[in-house]
Amino acid sequence: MQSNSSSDPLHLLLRKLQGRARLEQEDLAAISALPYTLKTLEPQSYTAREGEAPEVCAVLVSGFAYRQKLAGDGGRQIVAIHIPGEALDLQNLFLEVSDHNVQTLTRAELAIIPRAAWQALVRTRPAVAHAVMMEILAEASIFREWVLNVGRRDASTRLAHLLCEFAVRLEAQGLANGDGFELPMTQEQLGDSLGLTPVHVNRTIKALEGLGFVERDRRRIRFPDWERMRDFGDFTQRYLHIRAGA
Amino acid sequence: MQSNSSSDPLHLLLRKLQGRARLEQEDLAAISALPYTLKTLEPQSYTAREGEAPEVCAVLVSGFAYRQKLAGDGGRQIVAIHIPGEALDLQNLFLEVSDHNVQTLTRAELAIIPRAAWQALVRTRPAVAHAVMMEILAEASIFREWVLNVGRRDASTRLAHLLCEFAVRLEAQGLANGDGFELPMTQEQLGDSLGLTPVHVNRTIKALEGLGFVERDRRRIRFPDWERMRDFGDFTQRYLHIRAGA
DNA sequence: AACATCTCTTAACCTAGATCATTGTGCAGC
DNA sequence: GCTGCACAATGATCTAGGTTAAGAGATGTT
Repeated sequence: MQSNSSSDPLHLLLRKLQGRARLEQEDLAAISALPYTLKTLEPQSYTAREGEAPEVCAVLVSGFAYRQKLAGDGGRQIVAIHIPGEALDLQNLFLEVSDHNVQTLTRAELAIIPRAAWQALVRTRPAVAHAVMMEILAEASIFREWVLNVGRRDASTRLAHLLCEFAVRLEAQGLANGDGFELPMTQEQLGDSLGLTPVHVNRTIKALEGLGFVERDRRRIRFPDWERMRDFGDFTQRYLHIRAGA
Repeated sequence: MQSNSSSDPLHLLLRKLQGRARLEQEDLAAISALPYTLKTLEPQSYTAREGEAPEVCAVLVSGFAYRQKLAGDGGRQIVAIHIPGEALDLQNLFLEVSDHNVQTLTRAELAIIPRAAWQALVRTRPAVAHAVMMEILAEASIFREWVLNVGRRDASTRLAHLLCEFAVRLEAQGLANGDGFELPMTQEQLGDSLGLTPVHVNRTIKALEGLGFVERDRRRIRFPDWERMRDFGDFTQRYLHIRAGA
């Protein structure tokens, strides 16, 4: 149906799931054969809304997205950030009503896959089901780390940790070359991810710069010394459950 | 193998999974037939440790437990609290290395079930697999809400929210009668769940009392007016994904 | 080129919650 | 009926981060 080359929109999804479980040729072919329609969305477009029944299951082909919940007083908390190759609605694949909102962070291309196709796939290919399960569990692990990050780390450690996580995930997906990356978020969005005000995010990121942990050019981020940065950010990648081989 | 009466240690697990998916007689029988050994643990016993490979999958028969992660500076964050009938290691059923610690909160009885038995069960009974998947996704949803709670709500709302969640979950499991419940945590543990100091938990809970949202007797908690409490705590139970019928 | 709109930056000030220290209280063990 | 100990309660003080406000760059638009 679609080619399996790296220009295949589902290429990054394949890569990601291969990192989660050993998949046979047939498994890979079955994933590649998922029917989809490509769609380009502007920044801040919603792909799922709290309270609504999720209808589709989208995979992020390019661009970035995030999950978000609102508090009663209007406060917004970003609970996850997604990079290309990640499925945006595994959480919603089985649940009947969405408990949070999903929005694009940048302009983004989505491969829209019918829920039924996903469900049939995991029913017929146990190895794919296993990989999907692993992916869901790894996401849950990231949520736990975020609870810790927001609950128990001070602002600068917290921000450093987030930057480390983002860098490592990008690199695991082959989207960063080790020499910095583009951070696709405003300082306000960073604040909403960290439980901080945009003002304090600004102060904090400048402090990280001042200490030499981070170099910035516009939204491009570089870590002059990864080891020091990682230690400062209290970051260990175990919770990402990225397989050594991947 | 074991009886299916309410004295069956797995009774509450059955109840929980039935709330997650429609299960046939055979499914229920297969769950009841899971081989297990009962074990009683003292408070603060570990059932899983970060960095170790989870070997068993335990179900909480009686008593309470929690999941916990440590920050580099020694800070502890409780990321989940478990009540009887909940499986403690679904998160670890497939992942190879645990990313957090699981400890009993009170003296607790566990049904220790071999991982292999669980895995065989979900492989052979799709409806059970579905229920387990729902349970995992519902837990992930609770993690997201906790990120919001810790990141964006002030101390009193945050504590009120936690108390509401606990009350609703107990009631859904048939463990509270609507007239209060025993909170099995010290104020220090509450603080570790909320990202607060024990001192401030004390002040905050007294404030909730003063405002008439909460009545306390030792560790017993009662809400004189549930609707007001719920509103004050910015609590909506959607994220718990408890089925209306259950 | 001028304008509008987002972001980012910075400064002054304030408050929620942390920290530190002490006292009170229930309960288990002897 | 003491003694010890974990937990709870409070007061005094401090600080990380919030709030408010105002300018400075960017970037895009007509």
